[in-house]
Amino acid sequence: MSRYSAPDIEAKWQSAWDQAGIFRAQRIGDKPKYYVLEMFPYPSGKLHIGHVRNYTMGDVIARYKMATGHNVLHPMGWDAFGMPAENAAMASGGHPKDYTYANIAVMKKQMKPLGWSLDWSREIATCDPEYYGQQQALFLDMLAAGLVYRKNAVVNWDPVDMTVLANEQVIDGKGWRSGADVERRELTQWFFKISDMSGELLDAIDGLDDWPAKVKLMQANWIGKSRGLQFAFDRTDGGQIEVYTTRPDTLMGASFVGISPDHPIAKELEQHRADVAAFCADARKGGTTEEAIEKAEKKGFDTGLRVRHPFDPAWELPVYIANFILMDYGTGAIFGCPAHDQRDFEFATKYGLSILPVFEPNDDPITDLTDAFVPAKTDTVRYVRGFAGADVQTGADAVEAAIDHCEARGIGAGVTKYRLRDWGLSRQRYWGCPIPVVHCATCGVVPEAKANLPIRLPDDVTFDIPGNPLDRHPTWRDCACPSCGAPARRETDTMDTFVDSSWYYARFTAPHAATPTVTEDAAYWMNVDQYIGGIEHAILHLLYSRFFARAMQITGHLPQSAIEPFDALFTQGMVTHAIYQTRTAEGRPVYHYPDEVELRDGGAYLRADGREVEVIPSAKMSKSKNNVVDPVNIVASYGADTARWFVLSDSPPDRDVEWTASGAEATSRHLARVYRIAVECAATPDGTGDGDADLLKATHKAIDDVTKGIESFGFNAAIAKLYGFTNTLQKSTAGGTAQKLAARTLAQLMSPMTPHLSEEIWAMLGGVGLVSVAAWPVADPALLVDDTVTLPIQINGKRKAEISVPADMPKEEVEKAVLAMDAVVRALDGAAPKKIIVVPGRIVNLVI
RNA sequence: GCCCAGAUGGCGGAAUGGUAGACGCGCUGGCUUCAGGUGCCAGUGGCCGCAAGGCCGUGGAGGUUCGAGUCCUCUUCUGGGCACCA
Repeated sequence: MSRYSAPDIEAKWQSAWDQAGIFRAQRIGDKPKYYVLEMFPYPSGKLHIGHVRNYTMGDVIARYKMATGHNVLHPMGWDAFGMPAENAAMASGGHPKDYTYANIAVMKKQMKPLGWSLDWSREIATCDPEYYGQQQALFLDMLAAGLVYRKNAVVNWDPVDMTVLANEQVIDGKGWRSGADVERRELTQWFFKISDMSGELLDAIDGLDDWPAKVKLMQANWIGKSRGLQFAFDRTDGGQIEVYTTRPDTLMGASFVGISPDHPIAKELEQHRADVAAFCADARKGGTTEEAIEKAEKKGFDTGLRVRHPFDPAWELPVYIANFILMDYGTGAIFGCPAHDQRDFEFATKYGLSILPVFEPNDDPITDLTDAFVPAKTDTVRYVRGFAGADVQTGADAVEAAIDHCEARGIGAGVTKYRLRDWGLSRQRYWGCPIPVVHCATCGVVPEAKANLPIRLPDDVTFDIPGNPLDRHPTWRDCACPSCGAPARRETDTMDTFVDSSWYYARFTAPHAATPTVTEDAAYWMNVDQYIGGIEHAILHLLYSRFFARAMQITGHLPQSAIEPFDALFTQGMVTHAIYQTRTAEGRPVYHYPDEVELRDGGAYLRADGREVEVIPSAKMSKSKNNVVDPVNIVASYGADTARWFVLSDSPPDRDVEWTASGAEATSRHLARVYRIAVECAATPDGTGDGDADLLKATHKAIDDVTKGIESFGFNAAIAKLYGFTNTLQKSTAGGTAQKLAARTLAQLMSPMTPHLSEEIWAMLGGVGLVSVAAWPVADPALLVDDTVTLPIQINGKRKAEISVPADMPKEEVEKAVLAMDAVVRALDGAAPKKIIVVPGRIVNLVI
């Protein structure tokens, strides 16, 4: 074969790999193990270019590790439960199960031609009873270990459709289908006690040396450790209001107490006061997201209740119900210090509350807090001298001093709190893992017996009306109480799909076992050595997985050593694309795939009927917005190696990229050129040419550059070096022996990115066996150093000339040589330089 | 609103505090070709200049340094996350 033909080459080598079974991971041999995992996909039914980017990156690592002598585990599966399948069922009348498995089949068919080194024998789908049954077993063990409990929590409630909405289904505070104003409503739900591990999850971040700093920072902020004072205000009508504050040093500036609309006091008032009930109902409008709550207009309601300031019983503060106070954080009640908090300031201004400065700027610092907390003489300014601008007590010191002071006076206690809330896992939906518990009239909530697992989802369900089909199924709920045997009812809530993805990495080590994990397999393969996925998972998925690894260790499903499941993490950037939108007659948005849209005359139009579409700026490729680009066209037109090389070559892996396919053809031409060069090298007679010293050096430089590039996830930079090496090889006249060696090395260095082409070239040039398993080349350090270096010469920091000198020339001689240069003599104009800076091998700078 | 990132030619981007724009795309010119494509060669940040060369230049404003795309402060815009999208 004399021309590059991707389809022939790729099919041939894929079947060669299959026959050799080189991607089948087995727990044998004495090679060090290496577990590389990319975040598994939701089976949307359409492989998109973001998937290709993600899995190709992982494949480069997996193949590189295989070549460097590791026993590699590189599995693939499906995060297969979730809302889209139910939405599809509601829209088109099919069944979520059929929809999901059909999508899996399609995507798998799209994935196979890309030549990823996946061990398909370990394929799992979270919607398979074989998987979710084991998840139910895990849940029961966690329940027994006290890691799961029930409590009330708020959900988005659509009062028209009478159903719970996901945050995604709340658009501008309204239900996506009904358009009704969404309300926050409480339901009894199941929770994982992740907050019990707040401190540990925070502290252990320090040990995650191979995680991106930004992810660790985001997680730390999310867990949100704070130090503050918890104390009670006495109500003038008896009783107390418990408050937590991180700013006890501003206590003297308090002008009101605020409580959440969900606070027990608010709820009690609501029972018999119509005005309170009306305010609380209004405050509960809108979605449950923190963003919606924080951005909502700040509203308060004076309950008429009054509390006494802890330092001065005569000083009374009003109690407001405020819509921005979260019941989930602290005690659900705060004191407001408008002089030192922006939100409190706005609130106080709106409701005409006093603003009392606590700090007197530019005053002498004082350290005696007993004095400091004595109210000042005037009624209008009760300040504490000295905190602001003080050298001795600022920030955390001031807070700690204030806590000490309050404790000494018997007012509350210093406490450490975390922002992290327990993880609510209940979902009022069908297409998820059933929560394996039973509600019995006599025994209460009873765990299902393990022998009855898996609790399977029923197939005979309908989606013609909103709500959870499990709730209205005629018989599925009916069961016998595992404890007393009496008729009982199943829990109809299913689990959050985050549960499914919180332990799949462990399941991959023994994907078809009759227990969640197998000790020997987990001990051998865990931890994941390299985890790769989108930055959008920086907080939730990764934190939940860290929690689950701990929970699985507590329940005996993972070894102690796997307490942190992911040794190294790489967060790839997202592939973004413009969103094309039209609207229905009712005004609901309809999203169109980019390939349905034609761009012309500065506008965008539907190919089908020519209607103009609205172009919404780029966002991450997402099934729900249809702004996904299908890579199969590139694979079909140019082959897998082109697609792989193309997605890796143009942008740094951790950066977001706006997708464009322009350049794919040029990539294909480059690969054809590499092939042609290899053919020419194969045909070049041995022993001709000008010798091989330069080519050999270039070869070893390429080995060094590409190796470093792969190890540091600098795939685009590694590819740039490969272009350079290819150009060098193409121009080389070193002779057949040297050129063949260089071309074979080029094939090897390219093999993690373009494995099919590399195999072909490797075989053509007499490589032994498969290049995929050939030992990775090692650069000879002696060939990496240059004898002479070119130093730029700056005058006052501006480059004026350059000089070529031996690499080991002493500083003084470099100086002498530089000062003798015409350009330097001219610039100095007879004067002596004030300073000469010589950085060996780098630069010379003259200050004149 | 809060937390985290990012911003460099026409485009994607490169650059341990040390020659900004490697490498690629695109474009321009040339050779090859009946022609198109392919292939090969050369050029390609802006401004001034015949040239040699000079000046400017990494979102914006300051600062540290012999030297800043890189470090610090402030700021603008874009992207991600905000606990029921996955």
